[in-house]
Amino acid sequence: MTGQVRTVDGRVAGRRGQATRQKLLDCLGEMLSSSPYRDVKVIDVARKAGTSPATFYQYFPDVEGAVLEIAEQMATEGAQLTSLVEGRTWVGKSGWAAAEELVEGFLEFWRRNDAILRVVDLGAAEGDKRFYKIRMKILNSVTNSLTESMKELQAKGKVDKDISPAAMAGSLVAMLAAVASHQKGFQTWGVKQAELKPNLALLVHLGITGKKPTK
Amino acid sequence: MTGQVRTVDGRVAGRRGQATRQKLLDCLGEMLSSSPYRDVKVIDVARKAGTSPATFYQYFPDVEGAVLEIAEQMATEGAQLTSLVEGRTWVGKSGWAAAEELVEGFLEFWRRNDAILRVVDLGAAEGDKRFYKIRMKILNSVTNSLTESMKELQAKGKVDKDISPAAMAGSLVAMLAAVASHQKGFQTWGVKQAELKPNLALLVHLGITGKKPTK
DNA sequence: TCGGTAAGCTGACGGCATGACAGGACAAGT
DNA sequence: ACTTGTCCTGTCATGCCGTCAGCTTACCGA
Repeated sequence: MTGQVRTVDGRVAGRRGQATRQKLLDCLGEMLSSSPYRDVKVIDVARKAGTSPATFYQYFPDVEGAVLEIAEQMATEGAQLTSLVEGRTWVGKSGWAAAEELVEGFLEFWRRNDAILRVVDLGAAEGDKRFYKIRMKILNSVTNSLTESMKELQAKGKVDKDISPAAMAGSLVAMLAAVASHQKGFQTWGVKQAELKPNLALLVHLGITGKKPTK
Repeated sequence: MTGQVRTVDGRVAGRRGQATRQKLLDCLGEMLSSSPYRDVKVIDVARKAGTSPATFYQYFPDVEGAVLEIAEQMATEGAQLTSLVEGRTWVGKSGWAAAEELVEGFLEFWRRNDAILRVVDLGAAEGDKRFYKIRMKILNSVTNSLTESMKELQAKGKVDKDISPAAMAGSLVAMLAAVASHQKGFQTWGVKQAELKPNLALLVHLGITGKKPTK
């Protein structure tokens, strides 16, 4: 799909070039963690990477372009989130376990990539299709799996027919994403991680099966 | 609380001053709706308001400062969201109606203020306490009411004791906020508003009462 | 070993936004 | 008309943006 990495002016990047490019991406990632998105300047990223702004513009059209690149990499990793749902059963004790592990895995992924995910979220909310697509790519891996699980349950008559699996799955995943990006916020407030997770798991279980879990 | 509106250099603003100040805020609000946060420049806001950048800096330290001002105004309005929960009963048919109206009202508020809320969300996620406080101010009005409702239900033995009302209410509100800010996203995808809302209401009802609603 | 060629990097530059200031325009009271 | 305090803007130094020409470095075939 990607074919070859190319510079803005069309040259193909060699070993050294790819290294600098990656270094710029890494530094940008760090900057995003430590300072507000609005204040991240090309010159700072370049300085941090021990190179010049001109070099940055050789590989990326602008900051946004570079962020998209990082996000793309992350989205590829994120596809493995599917494993949190696929092949799971949602009945009995293992159903509760599935919910718990889904919450745990999701929050963990978000925590690890919070800086970039913030920006992706913003871009998507602003209506930028490229960011929206990336967000979808990540969330879809979970949403689709969940939707499938729910359809199966519906087919077996275990879940009301008038529920839209897609809407329900989408809402649940959106909730997980939202709580994840404001984890620190919850802490600063009264709510502790320890009591947050089980409640999320409960909501997930309730949403998918319509029933209280048997713990 | 606010006392008097003051310029950056300490003067008190008179009638005319307050008017230009407000005009700048309005224009900034419009700009935020039409272009990415990162690209909103002081000079554009000033031009749009028919004034000069210097005037802008007389009233606000920077773009962020002005955004905070708008957000503060919005948060004050937003406090009335409490009415969506307070004095509601969560049993029987009126319980379902309460859930539906909460969802409806919340989404509507978010849709009306999406541009600023995006930025507030970003600021909060980046750890800026000022933005976080504003976000709290809005969400708390709903969260606290919900928490109270749940505590009452718990006291009556209608809800499991091992649930943390605060965590549950917080999660539900976070979900509403998240879905609201990606409403367009859901639409672009397959999910329609019409099927989204009932599902959200269902989740809210399930979360608060632990039971399926009687419609 | 030695060019030749393409990749890789940077200094320098015009352009624009930022943020500060001092001074001019304006409204209101005397 | 004159004074006073509010309000706005022209101007300027500073710093980042984004581009280009040109220099250095690595690779490769003869």
